[in-house]
Amino acid sequence: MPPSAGRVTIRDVAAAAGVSRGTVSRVLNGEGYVSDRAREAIERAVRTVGYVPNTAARNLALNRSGAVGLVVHEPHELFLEDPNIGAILLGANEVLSSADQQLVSLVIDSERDTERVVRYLRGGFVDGAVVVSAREHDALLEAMQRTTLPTALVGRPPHGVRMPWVGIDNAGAAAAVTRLLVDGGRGRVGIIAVGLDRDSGADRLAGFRSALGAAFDPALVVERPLYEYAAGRDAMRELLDRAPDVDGVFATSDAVAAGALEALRAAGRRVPDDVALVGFDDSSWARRCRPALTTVRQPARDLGAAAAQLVLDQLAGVPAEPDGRLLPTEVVARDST
Amino acid sequence: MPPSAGRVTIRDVAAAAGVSRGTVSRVLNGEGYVSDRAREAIERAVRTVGYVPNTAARNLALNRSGAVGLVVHEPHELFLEDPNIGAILLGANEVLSSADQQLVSLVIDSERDTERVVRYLRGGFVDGAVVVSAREHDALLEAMQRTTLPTALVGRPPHGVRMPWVGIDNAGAAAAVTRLLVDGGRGRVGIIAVGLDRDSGADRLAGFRSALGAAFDPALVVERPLYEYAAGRDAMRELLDRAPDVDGVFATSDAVAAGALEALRAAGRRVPDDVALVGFDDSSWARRCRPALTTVRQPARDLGAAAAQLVLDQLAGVPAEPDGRLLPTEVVARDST
DNA sequence: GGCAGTTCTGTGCACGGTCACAGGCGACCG
DNA sequence: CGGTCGCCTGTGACCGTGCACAGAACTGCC
Repeated sequence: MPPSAGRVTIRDVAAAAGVSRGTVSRVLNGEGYVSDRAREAIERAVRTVGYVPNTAARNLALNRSGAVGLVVHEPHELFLEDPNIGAILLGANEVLSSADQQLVSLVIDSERDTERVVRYLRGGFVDGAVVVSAREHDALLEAMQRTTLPTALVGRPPHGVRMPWVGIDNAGAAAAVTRLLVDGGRGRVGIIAVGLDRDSGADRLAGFRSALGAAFDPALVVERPLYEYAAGRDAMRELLDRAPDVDGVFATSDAVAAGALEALRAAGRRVPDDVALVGFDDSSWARRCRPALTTVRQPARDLGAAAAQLVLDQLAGVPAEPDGRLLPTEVVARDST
Repeated sequence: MPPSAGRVTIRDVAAAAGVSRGTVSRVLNGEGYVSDRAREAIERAVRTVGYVPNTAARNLALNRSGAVGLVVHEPHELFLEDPNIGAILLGANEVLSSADQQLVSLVIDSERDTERVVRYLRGGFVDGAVVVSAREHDALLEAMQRTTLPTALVGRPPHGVRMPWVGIDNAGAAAAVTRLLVDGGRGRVGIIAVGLDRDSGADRLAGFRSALGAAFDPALVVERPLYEYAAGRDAMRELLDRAPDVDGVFATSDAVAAGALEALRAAGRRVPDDVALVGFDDSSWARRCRPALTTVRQPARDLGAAAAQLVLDQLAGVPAEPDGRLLPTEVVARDST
């Protein structure tokens, strides 16, 4: 009865049901050619003896590891702060655990980490991988391409890399919020463009640019490497310096927008009266800022779930469609515009 | 060479080194009685053939699962929002992965989840468990006590439960910040007391109360169930309603304090001029609020690491000390007091 | 009743490690 | 020089499951 003393195995079930191990195995795996009588006896026996399959033994026999890696290429602090990453993780975990797979998260914080993670992924410790926020010329992806490990990306892959992926239409969403600013009567619209080495950053800038058309002014673009509060604050200061007449700002994440809000307040600009501000993500930041942020809702949890499903499909033998899938986003209008 | 075709096993290493499997196993596990010559040959062979141990096989032979559960008894949203939980997770993961154990996170969101998690923990899927934020009369803990699964708690266990744990001196820290308010000349000090069914909530209230002594006024205590921004905002409104003369507030987490700040601002109270405010956690909230929050720094990552270590110790056969260990906290004075 | 075909079941082996045991080998000692 | 002892090594059994194969049981048909 206590789980420590002599584990209940498939043999015990077989004995209790009066059949052989093979038949029990067939029932447990739902394979054909089992008589109803045997099936019922086995199902009853499973309950009475309290059988729980041994994952390690099953994995060994099936020559798999039973785990899927979730690679996050961001510093540890961002891993904690960014609600998108957490939501992607939860979504992926949900899908994977229902397929009897563990999720193991691998955080790449430095170059040394890349090497460690590649070693881990190629070492047979995982059956597949979900890669979040890959960069252009990512050493990780280059290594992954030379491997047969089933992989899926969250976000559009860098140029030249072909992998199954799921993402959002960053350019379209960025264009939509930019038009919102323009249609609201803002004539000097700037952008705090973050993470340009990633699909999200590059595409959001591209969408912004295309929505403005001829009105686009490179002087109103401030770039920063990471989606951080502090980056938003400092970038906004720089933008105010360079263009004091700015009257609309697209901050490419909510955390960045919150930082920008702080800088605007410090500079005595009223939002949205003097400057209209939009964010991206619809994270808790957006709801909590005062004024609450106009932003873009991004289905992060679904992205994680869909990417995990892409990996599971490949494991099941379904050929991976090389093209990506886009999940819908939604502009959420609040008080900052 | 490709990892898919015919995995490299301990036998290949043995053949390459000209020894037997047993000797290779001894070298890999660092056991005694191996000649230097054999050891060197094996280490060289490991590198040349590119050997990577198979976790499933090892776990099967050792009759273990190779995983430790991290049980978080909070809603999913809080799991994403609360940086403490993320930090505990990172700390635990760090320690566990260096001991070759996976971390699998189990979120309890509803009563149904409790049952599922208990089944999982007792089913032999994990070798141990770390339980975060256990409640009084927690069905999970009651089930865990009837099991021999090595377990450690983050936070003091509820009354009547004896388990290894690591936590912080919530009462002492709460008393310290309360005294900070009193010493700053605040005479009407209130508290937004959250999570009273947990050690953190109950002890922080107790510390607050003892620090105030005779000045303690039950009318200045507002209770809420969860450590949420919205709870802080609403509770602060209620407190202002009940006691308009309040001039100091201890919000028992930074997120709650941020919500309180919002309510104070909406009510036209200046912080810290009219009302002094302190939080708890020293999360990013504290640094980002305006004014930046005075708060208590809590070593969340270390708590996770220490709890994981307690589980590993038990797995290694070290008897668990029944008393808990307290990690130090630190009052961080900023602009809100 | 014999036979072919289908449905169902049992058995042995494989997965890749760990561990206990038996025994070889050299050194040391009486 | 033979026996003992400590160091080192190889072998076989085992962990719990899946799978392939062989064969048993049943069915239907001539």
